[in-house]
Amino acid sequence: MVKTPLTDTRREELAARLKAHGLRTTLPRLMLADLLFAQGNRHVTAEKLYAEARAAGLKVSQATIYNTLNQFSQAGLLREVQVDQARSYFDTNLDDHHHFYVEEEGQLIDIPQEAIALERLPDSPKGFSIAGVDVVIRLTK
Amino acid sequence: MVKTPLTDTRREELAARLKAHGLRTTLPRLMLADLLFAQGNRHVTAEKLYAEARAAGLKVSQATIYNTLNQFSQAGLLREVQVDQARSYFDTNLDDHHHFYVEEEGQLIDIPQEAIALERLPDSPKGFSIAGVDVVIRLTK
DNA sequence: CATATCTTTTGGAATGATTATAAGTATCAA
DNA sequence: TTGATACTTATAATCATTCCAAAAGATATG
Repeated sequence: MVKTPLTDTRREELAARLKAHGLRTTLPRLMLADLLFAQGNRHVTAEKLYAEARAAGLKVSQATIYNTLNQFSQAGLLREVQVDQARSYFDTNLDDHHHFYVEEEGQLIDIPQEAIALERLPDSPKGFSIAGVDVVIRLTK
Repeated sequence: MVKTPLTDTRREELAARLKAHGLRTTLPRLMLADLLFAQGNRHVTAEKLYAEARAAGLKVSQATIYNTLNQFSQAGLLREVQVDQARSYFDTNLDDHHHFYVEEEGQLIDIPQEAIALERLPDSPKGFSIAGVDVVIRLTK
């Protein structure tokens, strides 16, 4: 797969998006944002993104991959999904939604929120408020 | 907290339980089973169980803690819960149920299955079947 | 536009949970 | 009791991730 270079418009779109989220525009961030957000919703691990970046000819260190994923996550450009204690997954889909997870293949599949009836929730213990509700449906063959 | 020594009856109960799940009766397993199953439903990490075991005067290695937790888990005496990619949690409650998770404190709290209305589930992708449904409600103060 | 200041990036070392290894020890079935 | 097998253990190894200190880059100010 050949990587198309960033057009000026795309570059500006991405730069604006970074800025809007309080992040400086740097080349690594632009390129990684492009990889992440160019192709619709995606799920990536640090390892996968690193491989993609290098395949695309971008010379970034692993540390930058980790930093960027965490920064994007904190900034609200990505959402971290906890399905596997061995590795972290990041989701570009920021809508409220759930996941199928195929452990054998490390594959994550979105489930739209409406597809699951999750109406009645228990009261949280006193003093605590709900930070998020994660539903993961684990699949096997 | 002083650890009460195992009575003969308790020892035999636990031994029978291990045997019923295809596990040999060994001293470390008996003691760890006692710690795990003596006090109703619990959630433990390897680290916590190790600390408890040593506090109780049991001289086990960390490797044995990890082995035992994994073996118990495979044998169906424990259920592994994935809420934190940094550490593994094991739950002695084998019923179908869900969890509150307080990340700041690493605390897990059971939610009975009936407390959540989870009726409508999406069809799994062709060729896959559902291995489990995990609902984690993340809490903050 | 030049410079000072604050952010990022980077390679490499460090961390921390977990697993692998290999040798010794205990369990169990016969 | 014995032999085959399973367990335990200390230690080393692994692997994802974070930390670090230095160099490079971005932004603000004069």
